[in-house]
Amino acid sequence: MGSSTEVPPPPWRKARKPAQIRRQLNQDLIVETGLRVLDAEGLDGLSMRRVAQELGTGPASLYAHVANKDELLELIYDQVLGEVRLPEPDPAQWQDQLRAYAAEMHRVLNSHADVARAALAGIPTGPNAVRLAEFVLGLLIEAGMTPRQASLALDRLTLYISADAYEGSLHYVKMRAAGLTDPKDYFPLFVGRVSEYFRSLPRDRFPHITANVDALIADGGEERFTYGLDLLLAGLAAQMS
Amino acid sequence: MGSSTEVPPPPWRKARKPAQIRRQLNQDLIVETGLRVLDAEGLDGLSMRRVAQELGTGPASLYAHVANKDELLELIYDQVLGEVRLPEPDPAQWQDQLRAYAAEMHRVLNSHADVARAALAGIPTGPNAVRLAEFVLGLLIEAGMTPRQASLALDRLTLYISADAYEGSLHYVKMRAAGLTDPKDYFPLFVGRVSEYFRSLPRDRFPHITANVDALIADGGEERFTYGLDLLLAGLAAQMS
DNA sequence: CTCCTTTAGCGAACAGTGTTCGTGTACGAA
DNA sequence: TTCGTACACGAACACTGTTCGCTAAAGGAG
Repeated sequence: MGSSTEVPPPPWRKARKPAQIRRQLNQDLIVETGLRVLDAEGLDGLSMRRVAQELGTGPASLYAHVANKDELLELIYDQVLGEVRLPEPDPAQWQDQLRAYAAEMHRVLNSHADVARAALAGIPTGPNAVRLAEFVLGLLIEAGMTPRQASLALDRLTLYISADAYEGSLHYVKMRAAGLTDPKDYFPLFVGRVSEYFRSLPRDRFPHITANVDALIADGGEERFTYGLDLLLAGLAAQMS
Repeated sequence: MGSSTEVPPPPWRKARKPAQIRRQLNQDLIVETGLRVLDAEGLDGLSMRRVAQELGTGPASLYAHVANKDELLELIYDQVLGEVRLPEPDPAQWQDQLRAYAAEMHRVLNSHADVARAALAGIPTGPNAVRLAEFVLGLLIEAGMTPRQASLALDRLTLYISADAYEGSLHYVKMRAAGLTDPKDYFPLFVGRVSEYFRSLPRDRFPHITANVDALIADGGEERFTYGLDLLLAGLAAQMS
């Protein structure tokens, strides 16, 4: 690529920096860049060095604006939560709104690679996290739940949504590791492996598994998520009556 | 300490190794040692070097018996699942047995530091994992569920138990990071921090959170787990009728 | 306009990590 | 006793998050 040695600058000129592209770093920019790296290369590809490189600097520069990687992850996660759109709360239709909220949050988490891993990695307390908590808590209390019930319901629902998104992100990681980018290519490959393994088990010791392989692999991620969500909602509805 | 320099061995004797403590490594021993390290120092303290050191060797030696760290983690996790005791299945009492199964698995996962993180880190397919799956699947199918329903229920229940144990393990990690070993010391400290944060929020924008701080922090891990489990079971029971 | 204080940026290094390569040694078979 | 081979392992590689000081720029004071 061109000449291999650089011409040294004249010593009387004090080797000015590339340009005035300095004094640019701030926390928002770092978080934004981090989210972009995460979307492009996954959570495993998100390192302080990688983010710094994207900003044309070294990793040490980030620590002036962010305490450590965990804090950066929390900030990125809260930024993602900012994409969750909430309707006007209508306690008369709390079941539908709760279902819609879960679907919306699930959608947002799944739309950002494996950010869901950060969701479970800590107890989120960012501004957007409390915004969502206030919405759910208010909806359920106004619908007639006791504050204690509403708190528990919020806690369990959040755990369920995050956990499911996290589980989905694992497949995302494995798919990426296999060099694929389209879930459509990866899914049958994975299902094939698992069903083959189930079928290879001894029939006498695992009669139910071997006899119901098709049922075990029948449903994909979306159906599984909805099924569990419906279980939780049915349990809540039973408590309300 | 003693003399700081070692007397070199005579060159005509080819420097025999310490003793006949060789040709000892095998997969079971590595898994067993790994589990011991995990229990003693947590999942973050579990490194290939640490396990090798415990066995008096170098990290490279492990790779003859274990493909990589992920495989070692899967093996350790399945070893832990081996501690789960199952009763004779009685489909007439499927609800009680399912609840007892969940409690037992939850207990085992919580009794091994933060092994739950490994539970969610991959789709477990070890011998003990399929043993548990066969039990739950058989119980629910014999109780009258369709194979598809039973598969979905197994999947969601497993996810819920693992996720809750994982969430609990996070507190374990934070407690360890704070230098404490007894949850009794850590819990009020954590609860205090969170409730203080909730109380500091502006009342006009977060009326429900600020008005119900006590309810939000009222229940501990065990109550939360049981509450969510009951929700799932109620949902399943509603489907059966 | 000049000098000085403050502070953000950043190069280099540290102590770790998982994993691989090539060497050599100790065992079981001949 | 000798040989061949499979296993153990020291050393190294390419990473990671994080910290320490030095450099140099920005902003205020005189």
